[in-house]
Amino acid sequence: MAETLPSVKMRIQERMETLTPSERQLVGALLQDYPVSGLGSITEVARLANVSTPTVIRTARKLGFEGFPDMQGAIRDEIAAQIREPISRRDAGRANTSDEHTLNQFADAVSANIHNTLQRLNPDVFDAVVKILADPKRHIYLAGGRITRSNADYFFNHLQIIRPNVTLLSQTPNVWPQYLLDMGRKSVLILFDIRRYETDMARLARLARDRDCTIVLFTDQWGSPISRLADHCFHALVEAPSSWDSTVAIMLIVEALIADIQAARWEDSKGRIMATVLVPTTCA
Amino acid sequence: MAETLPSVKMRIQERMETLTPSERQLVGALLQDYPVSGLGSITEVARLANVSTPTVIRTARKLGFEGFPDMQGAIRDEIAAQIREPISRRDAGRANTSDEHTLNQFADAVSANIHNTLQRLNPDVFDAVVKILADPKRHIYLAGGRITRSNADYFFNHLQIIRPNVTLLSQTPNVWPQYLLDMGRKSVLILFDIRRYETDMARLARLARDRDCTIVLFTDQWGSPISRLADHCFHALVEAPSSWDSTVAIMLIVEALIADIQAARWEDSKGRIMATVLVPTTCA
DNA sequence: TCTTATCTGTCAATATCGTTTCAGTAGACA
DNA sequence: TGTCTACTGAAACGATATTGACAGATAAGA
Repeated sequence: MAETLPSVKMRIQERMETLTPSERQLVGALLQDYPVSGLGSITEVARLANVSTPTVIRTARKLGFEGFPDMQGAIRDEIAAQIREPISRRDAGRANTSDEHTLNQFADAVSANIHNTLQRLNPDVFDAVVKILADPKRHIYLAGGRITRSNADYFFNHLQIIRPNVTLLSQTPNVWPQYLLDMGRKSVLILFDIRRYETDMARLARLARDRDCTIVLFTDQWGSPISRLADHCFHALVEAPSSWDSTVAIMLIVEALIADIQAARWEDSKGRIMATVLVPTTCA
Repeated sequence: MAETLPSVKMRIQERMETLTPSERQLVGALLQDYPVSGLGSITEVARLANVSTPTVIRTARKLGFEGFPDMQGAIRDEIAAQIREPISRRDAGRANTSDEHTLNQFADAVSANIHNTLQRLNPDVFDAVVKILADPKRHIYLAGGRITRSNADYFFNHLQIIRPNVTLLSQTPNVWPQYLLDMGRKSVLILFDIRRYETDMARLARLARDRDCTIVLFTDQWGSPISRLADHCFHALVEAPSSWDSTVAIMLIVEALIADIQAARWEDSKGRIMATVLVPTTCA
């Protein structure tokens, strides 16, 4: 080991700013599946991170080690320490951050939310919604509540690039009647409504229903009153150790929908997307 | 690994009878502090057990391995399995929905993103940012790119309720100079910039920097060019099985920040929040 | 546009590691 | 005591890992 005790991970976090792109790529690979990922030979580590072996050495030096073997020795020591105390093994993966930290509590809660949301999500509903939203002949309207407006906006942002006929409803309910005039049997209204459920949203849903509009609802696990009016309904878990609800699980569904809609419409939308923004693929 | 899965320890116990005295001395040393004792080079292992290196090789062969590296590989795998257990246990639970479905692929990728984002996130940076954003005397400005604008909006939505002096910058760069006039040493500019990085954002960051504005940046794992100008930087993993990047990990950080800022400012903001919307706590 | 500085991989050197060979040692048996 | 056998480490040998030097590539700045 070089000089003191700080873990390799802490050293990385400390000097992340000073690292070059490929060095970051390397420490990224190291942090992924940390700390076991650092056990192989320098060649294996380099190949895993898609960088050259000299980059590995340069990084080790920047982190304050003599060279690669020195750094690997430090990693081995960490693993040894981690394995030797079976009691604390569970939180060993996040040794440097106390379990009490909001961040970890939050991440645990959100991971559980995602998991449970997926558990209770019906893939058939998902596929049905993808089919509806991939149909360019259907006009899509989106609206969200006080907080979920941003989620609606996020969905809108992507849909608008992928396909035509997408409208984000203004935040002020006064102007909604104007949109309603254009809605019909071929229209789709995507609503976001989590607690506390907003009466304006319910009113909007009812009016749209009267016009035979298809309604897709994103709500929480308890279900907004709109659930009964909606044709397709996504229930996401939103509880988190916070005064505010977490919409991460909702975002996950939205992003998965975007991925599938995009895939379904690839041929049609290719030109459309090229015209606006390049699709991010892999990073060189 | 040689042929099957039995652990190195089991192999040792099985063939203990057939081992010679110095071979027993070696496996004795290996079993002591197992399995980390087997991680060093063959020279180190041999010296630790006070035997010669050929003895190590002969033992490895007797245990059914090709040679020393083969045995060491098996040991590494065991360690990896041991350390990874808490994580692997988590995603073992999803069985009822088909693995092939986009949704599951997506959820897996996003879960990994969250985990790895947390791994590389420096809690000190997090706490520092909370402290800054909880200070009502500092004026906060937010801006995002084409896609991340919604994330900025989401953050803005909450901040605005929690505290005064929060401004969401318009999407059109033309009007930014007006905001810049008001920025100073006490101002904080929160930027969202993931690939493809936008030049307008970089320009904005530079101008704000010139005005001694504190800059907080949310970016992806590779880091926007703004990283170098930012005082505090969050790197979130954004890759997903989609043509589009996933901002879920960014949202997680944002929501965790909101939770902590809210907590820090609870006394001050209580009245403020009561006046606008009731805080969702538990559901009856 | 050109220049400069920085980054990063290729290549060659050197050191270390893993393996094989072999000779020396010690105990078993006649 | 001699001989055989099994065991062990020293030394020699590739093979690999590690490192330094270099040059092409890239991006920032003038």
